[in-house]
Amino acid sequence: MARTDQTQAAVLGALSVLPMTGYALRQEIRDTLGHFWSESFGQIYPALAELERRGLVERRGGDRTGSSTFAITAAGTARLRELLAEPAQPAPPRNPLLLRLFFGRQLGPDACRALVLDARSRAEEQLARMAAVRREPADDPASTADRPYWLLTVSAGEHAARAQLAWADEALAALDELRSDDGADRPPSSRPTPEEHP
Amino acid sequence: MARTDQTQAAVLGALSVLPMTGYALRQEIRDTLGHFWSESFGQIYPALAELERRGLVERRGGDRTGSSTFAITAAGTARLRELLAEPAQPAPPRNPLLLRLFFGRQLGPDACRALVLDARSRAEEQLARMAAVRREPADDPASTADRPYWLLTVSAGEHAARAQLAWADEALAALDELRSDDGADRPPSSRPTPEEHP
DNA sequence: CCTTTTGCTATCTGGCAGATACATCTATCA
DNA sequence: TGATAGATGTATCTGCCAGATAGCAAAAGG
Repeated sequence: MARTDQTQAAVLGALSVLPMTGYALRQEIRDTLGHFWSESFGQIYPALAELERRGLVERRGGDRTGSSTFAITAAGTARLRELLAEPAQPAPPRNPLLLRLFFGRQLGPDACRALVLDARSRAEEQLARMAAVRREPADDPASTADRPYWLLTVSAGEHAARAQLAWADEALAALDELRSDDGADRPPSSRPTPEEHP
Repeated sequence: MARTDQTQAAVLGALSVLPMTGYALRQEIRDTLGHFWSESFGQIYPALAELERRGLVERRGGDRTGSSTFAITAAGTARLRELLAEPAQPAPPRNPLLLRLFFGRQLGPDACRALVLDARSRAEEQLARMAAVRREPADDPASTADRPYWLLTVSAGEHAARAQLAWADEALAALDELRSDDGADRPPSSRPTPEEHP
């Protein structure tokens, strides 16, 4: 899965749990895989069409406009295992928050503080979401076999969120330090304007 | 910066530290911003052309083939501040490792273990890279003012890597548990084949 | 009966990564 | 000198993908 067919794997995986319409697929992916995966309609519908064409997925219900449910086929399950077995290539990183902080001197400590505080509250929200998922009972007997694996991803989300919180507090302290250093030089309201090199 | 112009911000930011050629830009972004950002040539060159067209960047040296160095202009610095000030929209998550673990029952505990071990070693490498960056002396006097901000991103990388390590160890233990549970039911070499729902 | 809302399907634009191609400039050995 | 290789440097093309947009149908509600 060299950075391609990722959508197909996610769609097949979701359908391996339960047959769904394209719309429900999107809801399910957003709600259940939301903390580590996302898909857009622009990806899901072409993927479903392609999967149907290749016999990996079967369309139930009206094939004309209206709700039609898709179910995974035996060939689809085999294909899913194939896709999951391919090495997990980490996507090239792109963290807009860290980009801003890296060039933070252009913004000044106060604006950076606001950015970090924002990230901090997002991490707290994620931690709360993970706790809510943990509290959900494993009522569906079909999902009990999957649950231990799901909990692995929940745990990953928790570790990441807690790390983000710890980092944010550390960063806030460091930014306060910077701010008071600046304050010794010039009035605190003025934004630092670094020199050019033309 | 609603998920657009991200490349321009990164390019302007890099040029705000030092004038460079497109090639050096790519090297610098890979080496210095590598743990939280990436750019490809296919983005950098069009971005430079567009920035030059808008007068935010200035081409020094031969404008025909060969090395031409780009420097940020005053307007470019202003534009950089503008871009950095826009809210940091987190990109939609896409974690191929967690996708595989979520549907891990299709793979079996052993394959999942291998995936987690791989991620663990990548986290260890990142931790070592961050330690190396910290050891680098702040010899360049022009960069001393930027350094506290850079260290914020290094710290973020360290926290994330350590969290990944802790999670990996926890996950490995959980997967071992799963493996021994399975072993009670069926021979350990057979892959679990979950039921379909056709 | 009309209007709004929600469920659902689909398309289009543009950002972006990765592969590829090619040209120039060293450097090292023949 | 010449040749080969490797680093430097510029550029384009393909295809994945997110997000915006738009068109319907059925239900709800007035």
